[in-house]
Amino acid sequence: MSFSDYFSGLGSSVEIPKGAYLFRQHQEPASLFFIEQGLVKAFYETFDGKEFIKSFIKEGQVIGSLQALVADQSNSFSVIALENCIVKKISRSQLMQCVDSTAHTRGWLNEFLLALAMKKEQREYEFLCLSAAERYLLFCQREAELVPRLSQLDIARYLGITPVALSRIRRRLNF
Amino acid sequence: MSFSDYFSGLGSSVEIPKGAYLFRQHQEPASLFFIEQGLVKAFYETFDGKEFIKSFIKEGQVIGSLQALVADQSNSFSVIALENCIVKKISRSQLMQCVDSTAHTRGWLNEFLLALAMKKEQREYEFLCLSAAERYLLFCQREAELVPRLSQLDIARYLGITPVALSRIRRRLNF
DNA sequence: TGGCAGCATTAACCCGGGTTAATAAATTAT
DNA sequence: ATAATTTATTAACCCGGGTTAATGCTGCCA
Repeated sequence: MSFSDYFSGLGSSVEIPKGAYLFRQHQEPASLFFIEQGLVKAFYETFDGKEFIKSFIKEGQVIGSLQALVADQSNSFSVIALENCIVKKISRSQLMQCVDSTAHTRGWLNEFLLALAMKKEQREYEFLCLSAAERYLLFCQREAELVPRLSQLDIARYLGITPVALSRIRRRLNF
Repeated sequence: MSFSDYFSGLGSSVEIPKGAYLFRQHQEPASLFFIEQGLVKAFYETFDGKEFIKSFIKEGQVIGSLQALVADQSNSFSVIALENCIVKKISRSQLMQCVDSTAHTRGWLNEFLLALAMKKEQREYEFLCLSAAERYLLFCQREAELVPRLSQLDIARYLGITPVALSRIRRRLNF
């Protein structure tokens, strides 16, 4: 069952232009965002302006800071639109109301947490066991549809390397 | 609320000697283990005998393969006792019965998944944003109690580096 | 159309970690 | 207590990735 089935009544759709923030690390209160159209990136920003990309979220998927939503803290990372997007925003209080009042939503939350935990376990595996080149190849095959929508710079920052290193890897694999 | 409160009636306690497997990658059917006493490590084993440690689990904590439990597949990693242990084993079917029949257990599962997702997000952050030396320092302070119970080899394999590299890092930080 | 800004590639140089191997220290077994 | 095994350290050498900077390339805007 998809997100929109669970939360169809909630929130309103907003347009977010390419390059704009959905929310920013340590700022706004927590919200959940459903991406109806477009593509965004979730990333950590360091004091000196470096970016480390956690994940890419595209149409049909959901993004929000777990720590922020659960513990009612500020967001632990930022989210920015990589394309012009249409998103639906659900505030923490709206979400909590749903979770408390409907078994459906609780079920959805369970599924969401399970999927998230498994995705992060997979990423742990990749950082722990694979080289940068292997991670890149795996990314290209698993996210084939995404690759042409991304810059090398962002792919590199997702893999945990610099764009220079990614360019070298691509040459070695003769792209 | 602790694990033993939820599942006190289930399973029976077993002794596992140091060095023995609780379960092995791609083998046994899925189970959940509650560590009553002792310390175990969860790790991926490669065909050529290398180990990559996912996590250490000590007394009071729970370990089991999510993919195995949820999708009823074989385990995706191995778990071995680092000390003599006493553990309680709950089979997949026992767990599923509980989850279906009692709201308490469903609540516990939710908490467990949430904690797991957040822990893995934290680890993602560390691999993405921190150097090996920084990861080591963070590990030492956050898991101070564990450090003296572990070998350098296993700490290194948890950090994603070789014991040689860890030794060099320790020297740089003059330990 | 020309000029400018951003992105990808390449080169040069440095450094951290991998690998192998030797040594030393600490456990365990006999 | 001694031998045998495991664990930690150190050295030497190599390689991959970081850093900086130069060069193209593309697209955009004035």
